[in-house]
Amino acid sequence: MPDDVGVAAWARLFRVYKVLLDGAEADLKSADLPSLSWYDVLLEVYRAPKTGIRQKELGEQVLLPKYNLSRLLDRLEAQGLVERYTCAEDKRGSSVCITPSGRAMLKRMWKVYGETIDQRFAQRLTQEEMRELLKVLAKL
Amino acid sequence: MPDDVGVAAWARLFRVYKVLLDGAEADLKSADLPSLSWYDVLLEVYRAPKTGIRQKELGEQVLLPKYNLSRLLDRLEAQGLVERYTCAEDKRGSSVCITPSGRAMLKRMWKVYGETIDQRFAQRLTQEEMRELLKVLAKL
DNA sequence: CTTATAAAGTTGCAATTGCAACTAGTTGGG
DNA sequence: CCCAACTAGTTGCAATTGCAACTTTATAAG
Repeated sequence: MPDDVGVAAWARLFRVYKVLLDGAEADLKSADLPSLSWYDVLLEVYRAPKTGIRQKELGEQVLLPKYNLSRLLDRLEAQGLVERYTCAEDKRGSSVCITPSGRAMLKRMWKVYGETIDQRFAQRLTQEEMRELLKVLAKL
Repeated sequence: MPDDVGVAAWARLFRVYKVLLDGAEADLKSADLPSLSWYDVLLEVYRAPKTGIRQKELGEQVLLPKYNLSRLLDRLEAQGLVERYTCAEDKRGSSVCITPSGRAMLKRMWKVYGETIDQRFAQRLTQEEMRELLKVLAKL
């Protein structure tokens, strides 16, 4: 069983995360933009080669269960932000590509999201602290 | 706009959180126990004075919006884990108290949840690192 | 080659979340 | 005292999530 420091650190991690997430979602919403999960997926698809990225891999990157990702992609596709192609090598699966308006959306969201990260997070820590945080979190 | 270290630290925080949360939820589920939000609420109600805690305050503690908490309490109450009393001083609101089976549930959940925290988190960090984490997160 | 098993995605349905509107009770001026 | 503005909590409805079952294709064993 964890000691008090362990529990406190765990609890604070969860609490800080929630506050930051809620803040980020609120910032996006008040700019009439979609939620963070859209951003995560779009970013990962954007980073993929032009030939696209398999849903499987995408799901692992963004830590979404497949059924969840499947429907999120339905919504993204319905908005014309991504496209799905049936995969040539494996006809079971599909490759996802970002569209020009997907890229545009990513950019618009970053304007707000980047600002959020800066204000609510980066500005409050020193370089030293951020490095420390990175290092500690890397062990988990 | 945040620099690369800032973005990396933010991203890692989010990723680590997700992994830990998914792990904790999975551990609870595989022990046939309810989810973490139940635990959070039960714990907060448990800590309250015997006269109970107002929903308003409870919602602030656990960072849940009121409509969400309202229904979560419906479920907890339906399972007999908490009770709601209409508040004497303010007839609009209610005071929430934990029941004996609520306490029992809390205990059963802690057996699993504490183990999760220990294994997935505390064991992987030194005391020094946990203190460092606490300190850095405190600034956010 | 043929069949059994596993993998990639999708989908129906139930549970949970989010939003907005609502009820009921409180509070602060006039 | 009385009314407008506010607060606590609930609820209807839409969107999202989770689970389990299903379809289609790939892979491996015989």
